[in-house]
Amino acid sequence: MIKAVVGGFHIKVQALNDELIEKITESFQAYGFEGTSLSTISKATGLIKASLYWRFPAGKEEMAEAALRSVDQQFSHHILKPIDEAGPVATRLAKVARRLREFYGDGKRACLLDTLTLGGSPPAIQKHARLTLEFWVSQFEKLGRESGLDNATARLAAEDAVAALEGGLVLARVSGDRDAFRRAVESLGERLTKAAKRI
Amino acid sequence: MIKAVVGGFHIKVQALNDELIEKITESFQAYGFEGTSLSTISKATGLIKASLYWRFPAGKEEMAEAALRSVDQQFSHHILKPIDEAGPVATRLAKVARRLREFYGDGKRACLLDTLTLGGSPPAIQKHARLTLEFWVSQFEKLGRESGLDNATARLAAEDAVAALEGGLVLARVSGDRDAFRRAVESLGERLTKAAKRI
DNA sequence: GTCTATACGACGATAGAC
DNA sequence: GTCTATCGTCGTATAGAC
Repeated sequence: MIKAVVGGFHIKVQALNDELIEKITESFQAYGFEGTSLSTISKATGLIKASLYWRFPAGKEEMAEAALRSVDQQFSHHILKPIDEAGPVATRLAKVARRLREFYGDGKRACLLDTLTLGGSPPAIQKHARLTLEFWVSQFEKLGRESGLDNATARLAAEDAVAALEGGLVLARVSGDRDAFRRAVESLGERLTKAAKRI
Repeated sequence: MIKAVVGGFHIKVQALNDELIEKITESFQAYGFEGTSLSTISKATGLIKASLYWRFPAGKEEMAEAALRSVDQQFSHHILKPIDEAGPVATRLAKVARRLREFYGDGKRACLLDTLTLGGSPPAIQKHARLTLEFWVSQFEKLGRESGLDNATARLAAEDAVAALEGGLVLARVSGDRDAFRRAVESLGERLTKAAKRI
């Protein structure tokens, strides 16, 4: 817990930092980089613009970076974590699928990789998104190889699986019907495991 | 060709209207609705803002509508047209695939359904995008049924195919590697025809 | 750390000359 | 139909009180 002394008072800060970044992430997921204004974030977080600049001196770009970093953390330490754990492939895959569904609010929330990579986003953000995508694909790839796919096939299967999820999210957003995303999640095993390729 | 008489001069107009709308479409594909400013369009078209307002009195929203209408036309009268023509399913499917690849610049260009449906786009635009998507899916669905899929399966296959394309475009944009989109195009037949489902 | 207040450029949009 | 010029609003960003 970080504190600051101002006019003789100790003001508690931080602590709710995770909530703050969660709200910022939601804003960028919904509106993209250009579509998210500081007043958007201000309303979402309850902090006035000047307060946001105190926490993120570099402004909006730093806030978007923070959102991406936060998502990176969630993917590596929670959502995709089961891939690096012990147990049957099918079990771990089911865990990952469930967590992906939760993270994307069952298809209600968009993916930052999509919304933060339109033209107009700072190059550094686009580069970060590219690395995040690469990590995601490589983790799926690992799962594919474990289930018996050869290296090349595992890579293609992993990209296909991520594309299915991204496409499912786009369809869910455009059509308002989240089933497209749900099916993409349910098809994960089919796309990533050798069993499916043999049918 | 529409003309206007101004100060004794006849000024040629229109004629290049298609080019104008093409430039506007490219802007919205690249930057989305909020990310596309009138100066963006001004630079892309060579027309000053006031001139754009003469052609689109309702402003940016009307320009986005025009872009969507233009894409609707291209899809129904060209890209997806082979679906309603005569000949073997495989032949028509190959034509559609080729035209999709061309339209999306081999994966370099994003889809308006994606870029125009982020939060911040006017509700009318989002509604239009939804109808455009529905038309696209229903045409793919028709092809699926023709190749022997039952109604329910054809619908799911059609949504899966469109999702694969949208996801492929997202991956291509984020990673900079257009192969993800190319594979989505090449997998169209596999996703839409009964033959593939039997393997 | 959060606030009020403000600078200043970019934005969408109009009026009016030619 | 296209231009110059301009309006009011909203954008990002800072300064400084508490």
